[in-house]
Amino acid sequence: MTIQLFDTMAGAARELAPLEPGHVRVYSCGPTVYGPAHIGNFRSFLFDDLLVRYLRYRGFKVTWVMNVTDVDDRIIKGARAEATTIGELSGRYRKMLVSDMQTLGITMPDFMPKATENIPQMVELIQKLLDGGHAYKTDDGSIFFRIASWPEYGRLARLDPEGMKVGERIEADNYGKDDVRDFALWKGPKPDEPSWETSIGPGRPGWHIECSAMSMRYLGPSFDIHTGGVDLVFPHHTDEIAQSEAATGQRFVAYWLHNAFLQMGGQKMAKSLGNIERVGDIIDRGISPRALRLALISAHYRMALSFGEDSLQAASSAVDRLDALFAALATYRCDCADDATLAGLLDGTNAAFETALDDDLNISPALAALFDLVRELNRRVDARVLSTADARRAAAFIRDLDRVLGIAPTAEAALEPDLQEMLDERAAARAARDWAGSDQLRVALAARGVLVEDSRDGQRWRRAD
RNA sequence: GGCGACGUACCCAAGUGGUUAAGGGGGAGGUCUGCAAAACCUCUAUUCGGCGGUUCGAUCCCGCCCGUCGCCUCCA
Repeated sequence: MTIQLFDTMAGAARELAPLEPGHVRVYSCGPTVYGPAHIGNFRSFLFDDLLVRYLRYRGFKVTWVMNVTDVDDRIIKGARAEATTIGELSGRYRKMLVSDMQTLGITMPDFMPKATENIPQMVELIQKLLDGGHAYKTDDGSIFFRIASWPEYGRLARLDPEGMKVGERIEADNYGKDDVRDFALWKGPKPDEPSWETSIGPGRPGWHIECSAMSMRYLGPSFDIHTGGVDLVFPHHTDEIAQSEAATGQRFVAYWLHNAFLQMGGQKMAKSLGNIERVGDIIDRGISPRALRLALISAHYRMALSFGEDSLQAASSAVDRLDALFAALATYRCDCADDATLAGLLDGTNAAFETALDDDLNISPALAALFDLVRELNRRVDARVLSTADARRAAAFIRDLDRVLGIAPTAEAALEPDLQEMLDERAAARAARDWAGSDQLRVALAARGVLVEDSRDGQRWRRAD
């Protein structure tokens, strides 16, 4: 079975066939670090993470690049407001970004380049476009891409280039353009704005050029997958394609993948709409990071996903269910024969899981396969038809699937000595039928974040997180 | 106005031209249990926005209508 991915350019799912067999090169449009990212942004990064995790799970080598935009209008404005530098401001929020990514279990990209550290690469690209007649300079030192020089312009977004001439708005900033549709590759210097001295003149980069320059730097002029939110289809990715392909003469990207928005209150989550939530705030409310992660990946990436208190609660409960199973499997002891049908059960689950994800990362049936297995394993634990080794095997199997999902509890570390002592005392109390003492210790352990449950195999415990 | 998508139970959310419409959450009842928790069992959409059409048969295909959302401007 092969992996199908929905390519925006084709408007259809296409079989993944990397340019270099066995090695997939992925570029994800990362955030502009002008402030703390919200969970809508993280839905995108979690989609990227799921994609990369699954490709690796399926045996591909993956080189993953996610850019961080650290110079733009909002950063400049923010730095000015705080009387600090764009480097200080963007550095601060970049740290917060990485911290939130770690909280959510997002794999660290192989490269997270900053725009400001790739100015020479951008300049080189812009020079090529100037040389090729695809770009021109205006009086203020800005350089624009000439859309009229690129007939393919707008194909990704299915835009009619002629139609764009009607009803467009002219930014006061951008006087001097030959055509209002032309976009900035390079912005001429202005007082109070950071500026770089370069061979194409002083100024700072336009928005789109950084992604072309950085993706090509790390992945080559032509690579496999480029991801981003649907809002980036136009103009960002449209412009990236034009400038990249005009400069290199090669196809820029083989598969364009776009994720839908996270919604809250029936609208997309957006800072401008004021309906945002941040990772830190949600964790501070006592929601576990894994529950938040599950809530944000639980629907297909191209479908709008509703977020709210209900979805967080549902995800929390689902994660608890998984945790309880792991605790039960870890505690389970049965000196009985191996379950002859376990291997078949696991194989079936594995097949359903991969079939689902192979189909454009269709996560819902994949999760259904996992939770079907959870129920079946609970049944077998209750019925005591598994051997002790079976229980280990089952847990290991789920951990293997979890390389993709990232929602299982971390392998249980031993309890702190004092907590273990309480647990032992409680076992003794129970043996002595000292229910009052036993209940008291259970409450005390819960207060320390350890949930204790009694089972036929003795006490089970799991972290509350 | 142009382009794109969506509308499935109380909530979230899969899915298929035809035997029981996934899964998670929630709710009701039950089993187990010193208690608690967990788990398991049963029930919770004769129905898939509405109206037509194609078909032996449509939730799934086509058309229209209604509703919602997104992009067309910074945006994940």
